[in-house]
Amino acid sequence: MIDLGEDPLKLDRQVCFALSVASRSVIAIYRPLLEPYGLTHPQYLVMLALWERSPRSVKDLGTALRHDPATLSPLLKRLEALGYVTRTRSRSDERRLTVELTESGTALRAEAEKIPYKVVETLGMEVSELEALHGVLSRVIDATA
Amino acid sequence: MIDLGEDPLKLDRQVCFALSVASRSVIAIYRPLLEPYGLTHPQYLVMLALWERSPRSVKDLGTALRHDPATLSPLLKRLEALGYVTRTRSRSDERRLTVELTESGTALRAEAEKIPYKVVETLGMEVSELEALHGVLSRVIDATA
DNA sequence: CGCTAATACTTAGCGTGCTAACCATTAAGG
DNA sequence: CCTTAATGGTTAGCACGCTAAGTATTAGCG
Repeated sequence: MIDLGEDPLKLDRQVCFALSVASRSVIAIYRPLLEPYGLTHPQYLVMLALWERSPRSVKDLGTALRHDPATLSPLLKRLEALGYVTRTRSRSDERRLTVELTESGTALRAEAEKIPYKVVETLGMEVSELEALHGVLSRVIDATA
Repeated sequence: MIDLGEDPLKLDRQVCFALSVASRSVIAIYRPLLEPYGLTHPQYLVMLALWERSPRSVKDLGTALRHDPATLSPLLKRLEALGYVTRTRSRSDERRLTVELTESGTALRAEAEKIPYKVVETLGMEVSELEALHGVLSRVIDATA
């Protein structure tokens, strides 16, 4: 049987608590870096996905980002309002929405290149340790998939 | 200078992305376990804090949980509506709000004892690996404090 | 004392993130 | 074909989580 030691409800031992605090804290590092472009962190992640491939459908983005279409739908409208993205129905299948980078959205990539370096610098942790963290997180994600 | 290898904007390499996905995924494990008690995961974390010490002020809870009072204020009202907590102004300092477990809130602890075991079991990861994860997350949290 | 600053909490507004219900379009089976 | 099921998005409703602004109480200082 699993042994969690004594007081398994102690707040400071909860991985779920550490996960949510760490997630919020790291996103907070991005906030001032993204603010000049009018982007939130979830929107930034969508841009990362689109910089890898554009156009993409909502469903495809949802799979890549692990999000419901219900979360992405309004978010994509905001990206469209910002001028980074266009939303058009696919000709071949009218159910599909084609999300495509605009010129402005494509150009933003050059600016964004600096962001990861600034984040790692602000964090002040070794890249090797962050890679190890990424590895364990991937195992958690796989375990919950 | 920091070296992040080629394509530092690749989605699958982003620690921030892995963090938010892992955080959401783990919280999703708690959802069905907390649903019988009407609790959300953030509310559960508040209960953990109160099971360690009750009564506590909003500020004190905010420090422990790394939350603004603005986030806790409505959340505590919902815990009060659920009958797990009372909210009363402190006699000695009328600005302070005294948050205290009710009988029902105290009793809930016995039920909650099972939750961590169920979560670890569902995750299917070694406790040692989760402890390692907790360690790295704590370093991230310290780095952003 | 009396005025100002600090403190503790509340409220409003916005953007997620989730569930559930819904709509339009396409695919599939009889 | 033509009905029915599946698919891809959208909308509504709720609970965070954050910023900014507001209120009430207490502390501090001349």
